[in-house]
Amino acid sequence: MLMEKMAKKYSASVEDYLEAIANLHKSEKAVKVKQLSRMLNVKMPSVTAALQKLSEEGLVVHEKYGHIELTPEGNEAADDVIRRHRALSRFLAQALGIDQKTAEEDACKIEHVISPLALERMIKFMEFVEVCPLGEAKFPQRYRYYLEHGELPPECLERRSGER
Amino acid sequence: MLMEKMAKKYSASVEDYLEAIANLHKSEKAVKVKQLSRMLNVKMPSVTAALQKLSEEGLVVHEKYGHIELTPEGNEAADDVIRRHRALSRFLAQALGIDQKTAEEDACKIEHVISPLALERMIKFMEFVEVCPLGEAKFPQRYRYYLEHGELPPECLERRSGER
DNA sequence: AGTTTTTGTTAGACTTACCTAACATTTCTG
DNA sequence: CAGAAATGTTAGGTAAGTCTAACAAAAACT
Repeated sequence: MLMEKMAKKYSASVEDYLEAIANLHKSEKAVKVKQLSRMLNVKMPSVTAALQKLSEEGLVVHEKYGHIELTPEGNEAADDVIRRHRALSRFLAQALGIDQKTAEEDACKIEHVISPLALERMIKFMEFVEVCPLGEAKFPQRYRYYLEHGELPPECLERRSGER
Repeated sequence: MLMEKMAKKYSASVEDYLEAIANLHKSEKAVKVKQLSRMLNVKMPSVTAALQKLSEEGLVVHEKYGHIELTPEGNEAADDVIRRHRALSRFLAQALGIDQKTAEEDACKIEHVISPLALERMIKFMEFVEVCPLGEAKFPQRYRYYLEHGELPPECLERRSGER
């Protein structure tokens, strides 16, 4: 039986550790317990414990006092979390006009629970909005206007009043 | 100092119990442990334990073997969860075109973690789409077309080819 | 190199929220 | 209304994931 490459399900906590390690791995030469501790807002012993569990599960390579790295499997899982995170944060910021900070915070939580379908649709939504001009003004601009002014942009109002 | 009516933060589990009790309260005459157990996919002893905790916290009224009811505070919290749930599920289904079942499932998870701002924006988004006609076809219809056919609806294509 | 500072680990405890097995109460039914 | 069936509770366990305090190793400084 073919094993579909379906992402296994990890706990939110596990996903957070994997994501943080992957992100640190990109920006820093070596990933440290202390960094993870700060990044995830937990104390160092919690990190040590988590790393032990992740090692046992084959997602992380970590010897006592040594470097922290992801296994191929861990890396794959991390990439998947990061992909979800990015898409969500873009959707919240770009499509819904939420400030970057809040969008990030929401993405951090929602990334652990959103279904593949919902995620795919958010991505499709952004694609669509980007490529379809929808008349003179692009959709998101009109939506922004509505958000800022609390009422419809002029062209929508005109159209409505001329509707009867 | 004025106490703003800011919803206190409860755990996902607590919110699930409150939500379930409130929903059952509407459809059934009396809320039973068994029903909650089935609805939340946990065993009955877990429900009993949860009800005890909720009683102590003043969110639920429940005497041994007796009826289960929400206190005013519990009811307020439940309503807030339900409000989030509804908005989310509507947004996912209506705006993103996700099937009802998946939209429900996602809403059940996301309702516990979404920020007030993101929720508000989803609601605003639906309002906007509903009232602003955006040209000949309404926005969601074009989006649906894109979802179904995998390419832009004709009127978008025409406009693009005539753009140069 | 030796000492101090920083970083990392171990040990042990706590919280939340679940479970099973056994017991208790209600409710149904003959 | 008495026994059977269903429902609810108690007792005791388990798993995640966190914490503090104490100890160990590594790094940094002089």
